[in-house]
Amino acid sequence: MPRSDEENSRIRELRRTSILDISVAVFAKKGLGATRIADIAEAGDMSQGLIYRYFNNKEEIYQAIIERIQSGTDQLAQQALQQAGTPLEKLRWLLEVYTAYVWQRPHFALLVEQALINEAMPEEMHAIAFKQVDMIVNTVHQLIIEGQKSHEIIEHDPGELTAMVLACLSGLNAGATYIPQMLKISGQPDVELIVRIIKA
Amino acid sequence: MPRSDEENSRIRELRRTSILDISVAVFAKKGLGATRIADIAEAGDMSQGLIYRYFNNKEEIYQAIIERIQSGTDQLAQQALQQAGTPLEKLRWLLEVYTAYVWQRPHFALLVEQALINEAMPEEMHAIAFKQVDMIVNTVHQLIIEGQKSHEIIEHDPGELTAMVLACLSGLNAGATYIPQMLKISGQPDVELIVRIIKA
Amino acid sequence: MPRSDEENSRIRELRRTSILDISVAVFAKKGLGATRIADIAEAGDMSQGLIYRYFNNKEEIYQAIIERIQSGTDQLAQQALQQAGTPLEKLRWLLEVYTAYVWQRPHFALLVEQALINEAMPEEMHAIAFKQVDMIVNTVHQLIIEGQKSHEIIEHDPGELTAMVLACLSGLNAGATYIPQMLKISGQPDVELIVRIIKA
Amino acid sequence: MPRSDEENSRIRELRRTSILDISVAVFAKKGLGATRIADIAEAGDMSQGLIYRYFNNKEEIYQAIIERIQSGTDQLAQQALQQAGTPLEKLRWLLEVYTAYVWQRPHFALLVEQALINEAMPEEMHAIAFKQVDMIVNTVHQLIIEGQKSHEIIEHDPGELTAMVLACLSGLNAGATYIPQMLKISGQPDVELIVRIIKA
DNA sequence: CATGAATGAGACTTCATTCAT
DNA sequence: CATGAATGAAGTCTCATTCAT
Repeated sequence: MPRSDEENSRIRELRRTSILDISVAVFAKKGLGATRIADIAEAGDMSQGLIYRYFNNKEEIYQAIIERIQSGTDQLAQQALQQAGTPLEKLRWLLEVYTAYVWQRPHFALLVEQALINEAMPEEMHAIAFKQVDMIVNTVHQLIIEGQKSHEIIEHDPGELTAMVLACLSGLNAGATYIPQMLKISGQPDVELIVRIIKA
Repeated sequence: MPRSDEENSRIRELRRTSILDISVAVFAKKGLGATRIADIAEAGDMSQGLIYRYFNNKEEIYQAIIERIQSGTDQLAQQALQQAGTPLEKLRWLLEVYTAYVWQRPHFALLVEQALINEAMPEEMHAIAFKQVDMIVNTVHQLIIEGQKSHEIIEHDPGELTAMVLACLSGLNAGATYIPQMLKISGQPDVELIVRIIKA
Repeated sequence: MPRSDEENSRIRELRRTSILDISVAVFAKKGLGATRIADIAEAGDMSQGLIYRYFNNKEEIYQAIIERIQSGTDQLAQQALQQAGTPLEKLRWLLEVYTAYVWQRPHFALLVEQALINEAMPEEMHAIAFKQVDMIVNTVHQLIIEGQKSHEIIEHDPGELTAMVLACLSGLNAGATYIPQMLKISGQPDVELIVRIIKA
Repeated sequence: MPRSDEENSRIRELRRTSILDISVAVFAKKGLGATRIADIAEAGDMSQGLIYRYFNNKEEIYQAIIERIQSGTDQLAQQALQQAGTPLEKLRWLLEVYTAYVWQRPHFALLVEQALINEAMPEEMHAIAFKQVDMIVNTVHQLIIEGQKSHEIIEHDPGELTAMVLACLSGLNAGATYIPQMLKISGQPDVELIVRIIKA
C-alpha cells in the first residue's frame, strides 16, 4: 500500500528543509565554489543523488537559502519603521534586533554577503542579495535623515553615516563568525557603541 | 647570443611581480577556490605553463600575495606605536593610514580576510593571515587600554571596543569594494566617525 | 476482502501487456540506451517501482517485446511457404502481408533492427533478433531460387536479389516511420514495384 | 622555445580530424546515446579530457560529423543534375555513385539516419540531417518526373517511385553495414536492379 | 498490487598540472 | 624563457534499481 500523499509531501518538505539547514553551515564554511555536493551529502548523512531530487544544482540550493533569509530581512526593516518612538529609537531598535539575529545565526548574513560579492554567482543571485541589502541600507539611511531633522543625530553626510553604521554591523558579523577568540570579546556586542557614531 | 644572467633574473623578477599583481585582482573577484589558473593566465595574457615556472601551484601564488601584504601591515602597526602623541592620537593615525591604504587597494584586505575565513585554505595560509590580523588587533587593543588609562577613551571593555573599531574598518572595506554605489558614499570615509565610538 | 487469485493474475497479465505496449513506442523513439525507465513509467502513467514488479530490468522488457514479435514473424514465413501457387505468387503474398503488417506497426521492425544493430545490446538479444531476420531472409532466398527454376524470376545471383528485395522492405519501413512527409507518399506502398526488381 | 603557430594549428587540425574519424565508427556502432566519451577516448587512445579541448560535448562531435558528410551529399546531388544524358541516365549515375560511396563508408549514411530518427537528438541536428536527406529525395524525385516525361520511366505516382528507390538505397546500406554475412551477398550491389523498379 | 523516496554506480565535464617543443 | 597540447584526478549530475510503507 503506498504512502498517503500527505505523508509523502510531509517527508519531502522535511527533507527539503533539512537539506537547506545543512547547506547553510557548509556554504558558510567554504563558500559556494569550494563546497562540493559531496560535502553537503556527507554533512547530512544522505546520498548525493538524493539532493538532486530536491534541487537541480548547487546554485539552486544557495538561492533557496538566500530567499528564505530574505523574507526575514524584509520584515525586520518594515517593523523598524513601524516602531513607536523617535527616529533614533527606531534605529536603535533595528540595530538591536539585527545584531541579536545575526549573533545567533551568524551564517545567514555571510551567505548574503557572499552572494553579493562573489563574481562566480549567477546574476539572479546577485540581484536577490542586492535587493536584500538595499532594503536595510535604505531603511537605515531614511532613519538617519529623520534623526537629523529631529536633531537626535549629528549633522554629517547621511550617506557616510549610513555606510559607517552598516560597516560596523557587517564587520562585527564577519568577525564574530570567524575569529571570535581573536577579537577578545565574549557575548553579543553593545549596540550603544555603534549609536555613539551618530548620536548628536 | 644568450641573455646575461642578470638580465634573466631581472626578467624573472618582473614576471613574478606581474603574476602576483594580476592574481590579486582575480582572487579578489572569485576567491581562491573558484579562480582557475586559466583565469590568471588570461588576465595576464600569458600561457598557463608560464605560471608554473614561477609558482608550484595556485596556493603558492595566494600565499605569496598574503606574505607581501603582511610586511606592509607589520610596518604599519609598528609605526603607529612609534608615533608621537597620546595613545588616542596614535590610534587615530593608525586608523587614518590604514583606511587610506585600504581605500586605495581594497583587494588586499579582502584576500587576507578570505585566507582567514575560508576553510578550504591550507592550514599554513590560515596561520599567516591570522598572525597578520592578530598584529593589528593587538596594536589597537593595546592603544585602547593605554588611552583608557589616560582618560582619552571611554571606560568600557577594551576587547569590545577593539572589536567594534576593527569591525568598522573591515566592514568599510568590504562595502567599499563591492557595493560602493549602494552605500551612498563618495570618497574615503571620515575616520573621526570611528573615533567617536571610543572617545571619552 | 482479498482479491481472488485469478483476479490477481488477470490484473498482472493486463499490466504486463500494457507495459510492453507502452515500451514499444518509447524504445522506438529513443532506442534502448537512451530510454530511461522513468520515460516508460511516465508514458504509462505509473510508478517506476511498478515496472520492476513485472520485469527485472530494462533489457528484459526489450527482450520480451522482441520475442513477442518473433512468433508473428515465424508464422508469417511458414504461411508464405504453404500458400498455394507458384513461387513468385508465394513471394508476392509474403511481401504483401509483411508490408501491410509493417505499415500498421512500424515500430516493431525497427526494434528488431535496433536489436540487431546496436552493439550495446546484450548478446542474447542479438541472437534472438538475428534468428528472426534470418528466417525471413532464408524464406525469401528459397522462394527466389525456386522462382528462378520456374523461370518466373530473372537469372541473377539469388543472394543479391534477396538482399535487394529485403532492403526495399526495411528501407520502406524506416522511411515510413520517420519521414513520411518527406517521402511524398500517402498510403501503403505498392508491392508490385518491388516485384519488378525480380520478375522475369 | 614554443612551437610555431602553424605547427600548433596543424596539430590541432590533425587531432580534430582524428577525433571525428574515430567517433564515426563508435557512434555508428552504438548510437549517440549509448556512446560514452570514454569509448571515443579509448578508441582513439587519448584522454577524455583532450576531447573536451576540441568539442564541448558529445553532441557537438556528432554534429561536426553530420556537417562534414553534408557537403559531400550536396555536391553529389548537384553533380547528378549536371550529368550529360537523359534523366534516367542521370539517375543511374546518381545511384551508382551514391551506392559506391555508401558501400565504402557505410557508417556515414547511418549516422545521418540516426540524426534523423533519434528523438534524443537536439533539434538542430534533426534540421541538418533533414536538409541533407531532403536534398537527395528532391533530386531523385525531380529526375523521376523528368524521366516520366521522356517516357524512360514508368507511369506511376512519382512520390511512390522515389520512396521505393530511396528505400532500396537506405535498406541496402543498413543491411550491408550490420548483416553482410546474413545477406548472402558479396561485393557492391548491382544498381541496375534498382533501376528495374522504375524503368519503363 | 502499487508508490515514490532513497541509494550508488557510472557517465559527463572541468581544471590543475605536466611536458615536448 | 615561453607555449599550449595533453593528462588524470576530481567534481557534477543522471538514472537503474531497491525498499519501506
